[in-house]
Amino acid sequence: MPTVSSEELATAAGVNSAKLRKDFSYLGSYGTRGVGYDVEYLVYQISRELGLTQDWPVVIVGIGNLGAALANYGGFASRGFRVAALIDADPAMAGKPVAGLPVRHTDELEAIISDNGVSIGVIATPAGAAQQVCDRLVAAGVTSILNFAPTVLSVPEGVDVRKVDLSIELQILAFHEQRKAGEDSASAAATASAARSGAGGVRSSASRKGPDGDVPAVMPA
Amino acid sequence: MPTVSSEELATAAGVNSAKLRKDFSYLGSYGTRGVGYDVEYLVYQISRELGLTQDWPVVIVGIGNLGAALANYGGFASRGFRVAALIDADPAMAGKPVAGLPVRHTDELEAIISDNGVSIGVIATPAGAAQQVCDRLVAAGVTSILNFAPTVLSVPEGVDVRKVDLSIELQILAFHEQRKAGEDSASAAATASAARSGAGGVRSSASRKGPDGDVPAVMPA
DNA sequence: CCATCTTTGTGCACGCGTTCACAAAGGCAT
DNA sequence: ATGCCTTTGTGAACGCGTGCACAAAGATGG
Ligand SMILES: NC(=O)c1ccc[n+]([C@@H]2O[C@H](COP(=O)([O-])OP(=O)(O)OC[C@H]3O[C@@H](n4cnc5c(N)ncnc54)[C@H](O)[C@@H]3O)[C@@H](O)[C@H]2O)c1
Ligand SMILES: NC(=O)c1ccc[n+]([C@@H]2O[C@H](COP(=O)([O-])OP(=O)(O)OC[C@H]3O[C@@H](n4cnc5c(N)ncnc54)[C@H](O)[C@@H]3O)[C@@H](O)[C@H]2O)c1
Repeated sequence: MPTVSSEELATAAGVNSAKLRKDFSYLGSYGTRGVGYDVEYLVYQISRELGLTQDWPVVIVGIGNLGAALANYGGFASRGFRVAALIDADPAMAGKPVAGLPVRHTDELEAIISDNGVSIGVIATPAGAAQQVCDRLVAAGVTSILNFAPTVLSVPEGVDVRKVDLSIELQILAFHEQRKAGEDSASAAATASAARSGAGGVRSSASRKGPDGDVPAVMPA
Repeated sequence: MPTVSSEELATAAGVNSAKLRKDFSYLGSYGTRGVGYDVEYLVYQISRELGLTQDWPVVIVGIGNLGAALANYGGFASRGFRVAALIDADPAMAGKPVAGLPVRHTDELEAIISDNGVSIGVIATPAGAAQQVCDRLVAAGVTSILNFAPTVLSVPEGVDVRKVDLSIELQILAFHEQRKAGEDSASAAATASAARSGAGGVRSSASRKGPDGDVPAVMPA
């Protein structure tokens, strides 16, 4: 019976072994002392707990550069996610196949969500359209949203939103990069706090969004 | 003089106003009691502290679906990032223009990093190539890496790595989604811990990667 | 010049995740 | 069967970010 110890797993994942054991303990105790965890059973338990035993239909809204890349990505299927539909507002794209799926027009959004029982939506539209798209998704029954647009979405309670802001990822790297260069005390003190507040750029209510409605140009370049 | 209160900013950003004030206090105290913060000065201070006053040349390695999308993304420039070069191992792509830049071959990687003084690299290659690319980037002088490949990179001390794993983002949503459906105590107890351990999938040392060297197929679909 | 009102800056406490450290458990060899 | 060795499961301590609550500061109007 193939087994792994918490220590091996911890090293591979780059985390503390005690944390890992404690996390596993929440799923019940099925390790064997002196031996470790049965790999097969462990994988099954985690998969089930994480909801990977069922597969989730998702829709991607906004089939531009990013949306198309996501649609073409094969890695989601192996994690239990199935792209149910690609949706875009551009009439010129309607029907055009992307990654083997025909792009559907936004008009059909509600029907698509409903017909496929979709509860997870991905937003890859320009920031200006994100809130509006979000509202329609939620109204149609979506309760989990992965947002790539650089905007803070407001949603009713019960709806989960995760935001992926690639610019901020780079900013965080640049921030630390800057600290490596010049070491002054002020920067050092602010590190922990500032670095963690990664999500959601600070935007003054007095500032304006750019004309294109995309990235709010608050910070000077 | 246009000003904003911490309360206004906090509401807009969806955070606590005290936290916001405390964060600002690390940059020094330049708010005016009874009035708020001078917008212009605040923006300047934050920009400077975050390293947005200078611009950072970045290279993108792996110009496939995702790499090309990133290259085409205009949002980075306004945040102080300039795409210095696009690099790919595929000889067929060499010279081909993507987003106005000619794709350079991997052979030139070291020269490009060095010539442009690049300290930030983006990895968008298949997982199988990520560590190798990472090593070359680091050896050439890159000290910050944004990694999109689903792999834990090992780097020498002093090098920062941020990993963006979109599959895991979806998994986290699916996990909460599952909890909304069936409420059992075990799931509830594991929530906080499991949801936060988002980065880095658990991979047993006994498991194998897929033949394509991309997403490790540990979890059953 | 004083009273009042608004908003900052921050000490302090709370909550929570992380890590340590170790007793208990169980395999395994003798 | 017994003792040893390895590894789990977890109680307790630690560290840290977050939020509360309030005194001090400063603007503003009378
Ligand atoms: N491309 C990237 O690498 C990248 C990186 C970081 C963030 N982002 C963000 O992701 C989003 C998409 O980026 P992109 O580069 O793919 O942009 P894009 O302009 O290439 O694509 C946007 C797509 O959304 C569609 N669209 C516009 N309004 C819509 C609506 N109301 N309903 C449905 N579809 C609509 C457009 O027709 C277009 O196809 C943007 O918010 C961008 O800021 C992109
Ligand atoms: N496309 C997505 O939406 C998406 C989503 C999540 C994760 N990812 C991850 O991002 C990475 C890229 O995804 P993709 O869809 O763009 O893949 P892709 O196959 O379209 O592109 C990969 C590119 O990397 C190049 N490459 C391969 N080996 C290289 C090397 N050693 N040096 C330089 N370049 C090399 C290839 O020539 C190709 O152009 C993968 O690791 C994938 O798992 C992608």
